[in-house]
Amino acid sequence: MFRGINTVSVDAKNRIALPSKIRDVLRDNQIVELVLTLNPWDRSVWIYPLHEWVRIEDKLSSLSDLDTETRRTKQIMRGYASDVSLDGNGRFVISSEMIKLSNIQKDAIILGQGNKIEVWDSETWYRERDKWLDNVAGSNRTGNSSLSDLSL
Amino acid sequence: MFRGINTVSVDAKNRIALPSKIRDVLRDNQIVELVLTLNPWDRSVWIYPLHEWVRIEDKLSSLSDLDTETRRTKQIMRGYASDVSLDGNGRFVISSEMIKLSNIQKDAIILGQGNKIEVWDSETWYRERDKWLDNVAGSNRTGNSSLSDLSL
DNA sequence: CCGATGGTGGGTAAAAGTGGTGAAAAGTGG
DNA sequence: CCACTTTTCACCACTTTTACCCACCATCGG
Repeated sequence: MFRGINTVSVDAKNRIALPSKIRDVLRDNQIVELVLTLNPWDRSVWIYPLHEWVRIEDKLSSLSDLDTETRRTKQIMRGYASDVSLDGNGRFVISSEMIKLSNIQKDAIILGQGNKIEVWDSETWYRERDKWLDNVAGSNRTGNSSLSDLSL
Repeated sequence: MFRGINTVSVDAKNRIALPSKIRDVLRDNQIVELVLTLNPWDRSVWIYPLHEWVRIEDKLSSLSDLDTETRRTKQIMRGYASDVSLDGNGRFVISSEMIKLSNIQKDAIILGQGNKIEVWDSETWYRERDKWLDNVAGSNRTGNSSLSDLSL
C-alpha cells in the first residue's frame, strides 16, 4: 500500500504536508481517518489508517493490567495515539510532545511502510540508514536470523 | 474509545479540565455520568463511564474476602470511588485526598486508555514513560514479552 | 510561455483552557 | 434551632491555542 520516501519540512506551526503520492493512496482507498503514534524502537512517528490502528488497539486492550511493563506498553502506545486531521492543503499538525520524542527538527523524512507511514527526523534517518548499510555490507548475510528466510 | 494524551493544570481549587477531545467522545457516546477512583498500582487516577464502573464493581463484589490483598483492593477501589460532575467549562473537582494519594501537583497528564481515562502527576508520568522507553530502546524487540505478540 | 499542481507561509475568527467572584449549600458550634 | 463559618458550584471574564482560509512561490508539463 504505502511505499516510497519523501522529504518534507516542518513549519513554524508544527505542520507537515503529506506528500501527494501518499494522499493519492489515501484517496484511492477511501481512507479519511488516520491515527498517529510513537514508534518506541526508532523514536519515529507512525501514522496508521484508523482501521489498522483499531486492530492494534484491540490487541493492546486485551493485555493484562497487572504486570507493570505490560501496563506501560498499553499506556504509552494508546496514550500517544492521536487522531490526525488534514487541513485543506493536506497538512497535519504534529504535537510538540511528539516532536520532542522523535527529535524531529525542521527537515523530516516520510517513509511508506506497507500498512503505515513513518515520519523521521531527516538527520536521524540518514545516520541510521548509513549505519545499517555499512553494517550489512561488511557482515555475512546468514548472520541475521530474521533475514535469512528472505529469498531476495 | 478513549485515546491520546493531554497536559492539564490543576488550579487552586483542585479543578481539572477534561480535554475537549475527551469531552467529544463523551458527547458522541452519550456518556454523562463518570466515576473516579484510585489506580492502586500506579497511584494514578482512573475515570470510568458509569456503566463501565458498574461492571468492575460487580467483578470486585464477586471476589473473596478471605485473602487480605484482594480485600484491600476491593476496599480501596470501591472506597475511593466517587461521582464526577463537570461544570460548564468541562472541569471536575478532584478531592485533596485523591491529590495526595496520586501525588498530583500543579501539572497533570490525562491519558486516554480505552474504556477509561487516567490522570497522572506529570512529573511522575514522564519519569515512568522515560524508564519504559529506555528499556525498550535497549532491548531487542523480540525480547519484550508484552510487545512480541503485536504485529504493528 | 502559460496554466496546473504541489508545497509553504501567514492572518484571523473561533474554540479551548485558565483564573476568579459571588451566591447557595453544607457543615459546625453554641 | 439558630447563627456563623466554610465549602461547593455555577457563572463570568480573560488569555492562549487551534483550525480554517487565503495568498504566494516553485516546479513541471503541455
